Amino acid sequence: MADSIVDSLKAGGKKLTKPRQAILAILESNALPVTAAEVHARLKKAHAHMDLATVYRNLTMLQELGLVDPVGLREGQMRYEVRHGREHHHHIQCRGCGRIVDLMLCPIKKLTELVEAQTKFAVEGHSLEFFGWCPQCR
Amino acid sequence: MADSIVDSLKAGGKKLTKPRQAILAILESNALPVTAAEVHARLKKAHAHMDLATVYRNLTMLQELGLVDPVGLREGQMRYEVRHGREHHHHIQCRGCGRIVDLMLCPIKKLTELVEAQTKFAVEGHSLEFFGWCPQCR
DNA sequence: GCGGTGTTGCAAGTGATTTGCATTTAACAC
DNA sequence: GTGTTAAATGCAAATCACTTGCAACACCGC
Repeated sequence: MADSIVDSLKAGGKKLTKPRQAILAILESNALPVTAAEVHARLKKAHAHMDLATVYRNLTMLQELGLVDPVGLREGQMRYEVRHGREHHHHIQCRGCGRIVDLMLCPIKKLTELVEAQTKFAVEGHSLEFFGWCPQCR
Repeated sequence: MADSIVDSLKAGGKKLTKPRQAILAILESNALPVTAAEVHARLKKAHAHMDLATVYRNLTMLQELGLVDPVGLREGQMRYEVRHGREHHHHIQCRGCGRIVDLMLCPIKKLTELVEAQTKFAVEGHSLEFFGWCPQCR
């Protein structure tokens, strides 16, 4: 596991329990954002079964520490992905099969100033997702 | 109610029932995206009480017809707004008070080609939301 | 090894959204 | 108008994602 993650946990007064390590291992092994249920299922497959509530509690906590990013794709459930070692990016999801693909681009940085000028808000984050049809489904 | 809405309903084989008209009236009177529960509450205030399930069924159907757009702000519930007579736009929400403000801008049109080239997907839609702190809360 | 605090498992609880079904109602033809 | 029929509604129950209370447990620093 990445040192930066261990350090952040320690700095946040969090312990490095066995279930937590297993969750982080799953998250780090996944390139794409996963749901709590998916993490839970993959943990079970990896013989690291734990309660679903533990998965949820950890995902929430990791998000608060800024170690994972939430990804909302209007699926009725949240997805999460580790931040460590990954560039800021977005996603596109196929409306046919649900497949998710990373988009290594972000047009937002340039826009923040404009949004702040228009709204007087202090912009702190954004979400951007694309929807469409993948080559197999269209 | 706008003719274009009536026409779309008819074209979709949908009836113009009294509950449905009341829902559309509420939606058209709201500048900002609303939740099903909010629609339900405002209907009650307007002496047009109906079952919450009816509100959900109508919002889903109106979305399928393309008459309303879903807006997901990671609140654990969906919001909806009528499309008729409104320009394509996005939103910013305050992390303090939850206030939502329209953003009459969209950097995505120019990006669609790039996304399609990178992914081979046919892009059909996108969601873009900003989060931050409003003048009162920051 | 001990103590204290953060964690976990389990079971129960929430809150949003959906569904089955019997009853009603708009829409359209006669 | 009246009848016909497909769509829509109300009501109750169900589902699904997620959260919470609490007692037992496991890290971590000393």
